[in-house]
Amino acid sequence: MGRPRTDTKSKLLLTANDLVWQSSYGFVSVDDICKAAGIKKGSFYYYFSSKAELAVAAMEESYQGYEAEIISIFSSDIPPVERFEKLADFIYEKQKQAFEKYGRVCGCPFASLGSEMAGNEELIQKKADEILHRQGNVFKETLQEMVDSGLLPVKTDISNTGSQIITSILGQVMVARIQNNLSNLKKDVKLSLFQTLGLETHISGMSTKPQEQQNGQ
Amino acid sequence: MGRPRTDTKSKLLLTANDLVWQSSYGFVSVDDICKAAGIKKGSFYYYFSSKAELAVAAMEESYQGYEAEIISIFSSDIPPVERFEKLADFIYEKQKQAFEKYGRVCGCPFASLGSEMAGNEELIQKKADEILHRQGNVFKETLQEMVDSGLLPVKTDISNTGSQIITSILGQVMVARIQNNLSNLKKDVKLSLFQTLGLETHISGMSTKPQEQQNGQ
DNA sequence: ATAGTATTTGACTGACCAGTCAAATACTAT
DNA sequence: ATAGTATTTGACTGGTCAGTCAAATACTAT
Repeated sequence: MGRPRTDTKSKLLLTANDLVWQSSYGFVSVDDICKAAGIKKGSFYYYFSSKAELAVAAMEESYQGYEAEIISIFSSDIPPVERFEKLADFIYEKQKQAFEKYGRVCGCPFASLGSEMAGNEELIQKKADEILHRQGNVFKETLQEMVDSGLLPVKTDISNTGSQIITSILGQVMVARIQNNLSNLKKDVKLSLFQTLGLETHISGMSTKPQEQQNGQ
Repeated sequence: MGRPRTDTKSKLLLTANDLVWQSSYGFVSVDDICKAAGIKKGSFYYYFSSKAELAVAAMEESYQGYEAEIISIFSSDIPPVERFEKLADFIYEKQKQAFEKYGRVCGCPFASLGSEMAGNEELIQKKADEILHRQGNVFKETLQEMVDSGLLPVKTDISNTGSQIITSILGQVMVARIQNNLSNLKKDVKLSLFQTLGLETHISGMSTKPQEQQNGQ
């Protein structure tokens, strides 16, 4: 059936994610993506009908990999609280890897893109919103376990708690991008998760002075 | 001394803030700003040497008004905890006003712009970072009062607690923009402030089910 | 071999982008 | 009045933008 399948489409998706994550939707042109992917613009528009459509597809592609990773954390055998601790470590490690790869703190690709385009491209805004919800849902079973085992009050609104967790993480990751600094991310994600869950923090009490911290950029 | 001062410059700053807040830096062109302000592009470049320089000036202009409002909350006579409650109300009201004016949830202009441009324009990234710090500093005296009066532990890291508060609010405001929905903002900002401060919430316990909530867009 | 199809190409739009500049204008000080 | 200056204008760049398209290509099935 015609010319064989190639990796053109997925190369475009990966390249777009790469470039847009570091930079932004508005600053990365279709030409930039094509050039970096080694693909001509005609091919781009063979696979995607617009730049926005590519962005949505790239978000989905990227989220699937990300979701698989957090699902594996949250379906593991370790105790619920430790899963959230692993999540915090995972978030930090992801950002650290991106920092090493791209030379700067990149933040959350879905939230950055969603925030940038919320007022401009409804398709992207809706996709970002959808991804937020899917992320929150990953925690549901674990939160229910915690309710069942008495770690959380029976009246806990699981759905809302899930989105509070996501929101809290996104705030920290966005600020890390703005500050181009990972040190607060390393310190505070776990703490804030415990606060959101209403758990006593056995790490270091409240926000207590360790030593001076710096805006390191 | 030559032709008289006009309001050209401040009109450009206000117009830029208006447009960029709703949309984004990348989507709003210098031509758009000039057209909306009723000013010719030549005049634009008489006052600003680049689009990025305008953005930085517009951020400063906008932040000064915003800071004055939160400073007035935090230097009032009401008890410290109530100041934070007033802050939460203020955040929500600001977003509600913007929603009514612009027809959508706009989020935090400094954080949105900072996140969008962090990887593209160092001047803007630095300005956003600076504004984050200045915002955190507004809380310092109140937090110190709370330590002195025993509401917070003596070992509290005031500077870090301030930035945790900002970060938590920014997360919620950004998510509200992405979801184009203010209802979580209304519900959760106060709660999250109390959690960050390590205070018992006397509002409604933890995150408990009120009734079903909807993605209303 | 050849007919059909999926994919790729490169050259092409026309709009828009940030930024420039010389000339015009509107005022102030003398 | 007039010289000097601050501000405004409008026409102008050259480059880049998202998106188009007819033709070329590389394969598969028969």
